[in-house]
Amino acid sequence: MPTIKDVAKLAGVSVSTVSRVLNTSGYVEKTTEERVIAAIKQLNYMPSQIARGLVSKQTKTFGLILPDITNPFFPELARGAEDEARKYGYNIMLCNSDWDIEKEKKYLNILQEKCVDGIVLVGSRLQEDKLANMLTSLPTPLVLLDRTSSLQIHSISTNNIYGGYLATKHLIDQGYRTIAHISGPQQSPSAQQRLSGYRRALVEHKLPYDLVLVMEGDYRISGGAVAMQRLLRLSSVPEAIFCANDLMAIGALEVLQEAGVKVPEEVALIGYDGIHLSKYVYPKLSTVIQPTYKMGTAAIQLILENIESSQSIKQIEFEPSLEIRESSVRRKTV
Amino acid sequence: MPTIKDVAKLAGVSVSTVSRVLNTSGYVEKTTEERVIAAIKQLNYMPSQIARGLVSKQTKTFGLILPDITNPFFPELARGAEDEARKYGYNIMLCNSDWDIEKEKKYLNILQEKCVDGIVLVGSRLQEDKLANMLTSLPTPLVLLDRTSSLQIHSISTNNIYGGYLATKHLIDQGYRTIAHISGPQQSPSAQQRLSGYRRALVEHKLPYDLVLVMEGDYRISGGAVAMQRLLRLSSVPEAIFCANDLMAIGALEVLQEAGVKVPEEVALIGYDGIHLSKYVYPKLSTVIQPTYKMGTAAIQLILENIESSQSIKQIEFEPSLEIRESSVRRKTV
DNA sequence: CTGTTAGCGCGTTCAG
DNA sequence: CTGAACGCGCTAACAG
Repeated sequence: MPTIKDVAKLAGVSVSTVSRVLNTSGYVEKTTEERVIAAIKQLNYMPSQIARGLVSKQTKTFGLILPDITNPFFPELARGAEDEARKYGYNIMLCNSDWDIEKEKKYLNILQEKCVDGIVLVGSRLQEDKLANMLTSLPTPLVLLDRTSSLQIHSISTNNIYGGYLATKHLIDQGYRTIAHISGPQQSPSAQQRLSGYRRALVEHKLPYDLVLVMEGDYRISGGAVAMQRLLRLSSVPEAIFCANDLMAIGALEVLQEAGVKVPEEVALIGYDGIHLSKYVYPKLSTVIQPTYKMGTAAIQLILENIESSQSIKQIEFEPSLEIRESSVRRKTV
Repeated sequence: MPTIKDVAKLAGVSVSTVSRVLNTSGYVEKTTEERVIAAIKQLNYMPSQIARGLVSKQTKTFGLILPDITNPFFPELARGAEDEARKYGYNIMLCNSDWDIEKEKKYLNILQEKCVDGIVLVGSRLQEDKLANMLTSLPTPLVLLDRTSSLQIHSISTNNIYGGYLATKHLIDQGYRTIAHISGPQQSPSAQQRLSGYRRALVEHKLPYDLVLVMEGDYRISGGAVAMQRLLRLSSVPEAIFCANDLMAIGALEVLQEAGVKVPEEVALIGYDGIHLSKYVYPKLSTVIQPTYKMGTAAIQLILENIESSQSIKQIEFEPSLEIRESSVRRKTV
């Protein structure tokens, strides 16, 4: 790799002159500029961003920590972040934390060592003391994504309580009365919030909130399947089920199909997230859609705002929306 | 952010001593070491990898350029790469190229400027002259992933010809005789290869290779849908269809369902890639599985090998395998 | 065992 | 308009 020195030598000028044409800062005579440019081309020179970073104090890269890019909910988020970052000349370092708080800490450190200009964190259990300390005292701009926090941290999220409410109310409106919930892992704030939305809808409609009908899942297909199996073993199987995410709904759907239970004729189902996948299962899954891509871009925007001037804490919340498809729509039993 | 100087000052030693304890190189007296460590802790100091990189000539990060992380085929690949990279202390810079050759070039340049230690490229049209030149003359270690090339470049791929052959032969074995193919974009080598496998199977079984039955798609759901619509308009609809990837198969499936054509009773379908999604559509999609995760890890291994000693060109090819599920299995018409 | 010096590739004064 | 000199944070000789 040629350096700025090589270019200077070849062009017969000093390094500072090369630097000037590179950054179009200061005056450079046209002819010498051309010589420099020619030299750059000839050597196929590219300025080292890391050397630049050392002096400019910025690496033009952001870190993105998320649980698992393999989970269909996250690529959309990542893509939003990358697209937005690129608009401003930034790149994204991708980190998979596997919902493991230790890995999150590890990555938080690594990213700082790598001097990223900002970190977007889709964290797992934010309330943990040690992590909370790290987060609030981080020298690098940080925004929480798809999470909220009582801590003084920037965040982008959608209203999970309302989303849970929407899903459940839809089921109620369809005429279902015994409505179960397959929840996310209860350490997860989003899981708690969706559950609480579920509860609110029931209470508001004077339906009993029955803990027997609430099964804790893990936000994964397998967890949804297990929860569904337990639900099927209940003395009276619920008429409808609100799953705290689409993946679990898909797991539940599989179990129902294998058990010969027709959806939505015998059991209605609604998911959450609006992952692409949900549109292509059978029957098409009704779901609560989050503006995933937009959340990704918003997170980057927030970081960017914070880089140019340290803003006061912003916690932006988007609204989810109901997408009614087939799995939750009452129709006559075939 | 505190620097090594701050630590040195606080500990009352020189920066080189701090450096020594940081890298456990050279001898340091125990008591001074302890002082240094104490200072590090107190300041919460973390060495700047970018300053280190400037001298060590390595950034401990790899670039990963792929078409679109939002496409379900790629996260698995990315995850494999990240996991493997992390084992050796590397991070991954994620770049989405949207199958756009200009963006690929752009990223190739950016990644070089960022001084990544290696680049994994899931490229689109490798034969293009300008890109070919870049690729072969890249100063940074490069490996092609999920692609092969006649160029002298390292690559990891699976045997697409064989995969296409497997899929088609399976359909033939099931007793189908008019077998259509929804291909990938024909600039893409993998698309060409799968098509050629399709052809080989037909020829080998003395079935006609009929160009009318080959529709070019774009590897996306929408492309599969469009191609399927055209296939349906044919005077005689084919008995079975081999789709060059799962996404297009899903698009085709949708169209068939909307048209009231039963799968597999009236038309059999097989996809390619083995994305998770394919298991959860209805009917479950038969497909040709690629060892996606493994390909991701293998790519990083190849890069790593090349960093420590410039190896001769390796082009590693994995074998695909057939996963027969429901969409392609002959059964009586209901 | 430890401090001093030099230099990685670059941007930025400051003279000239 | 241009070059020399300095420093970013760190590692690597080289003395002591």
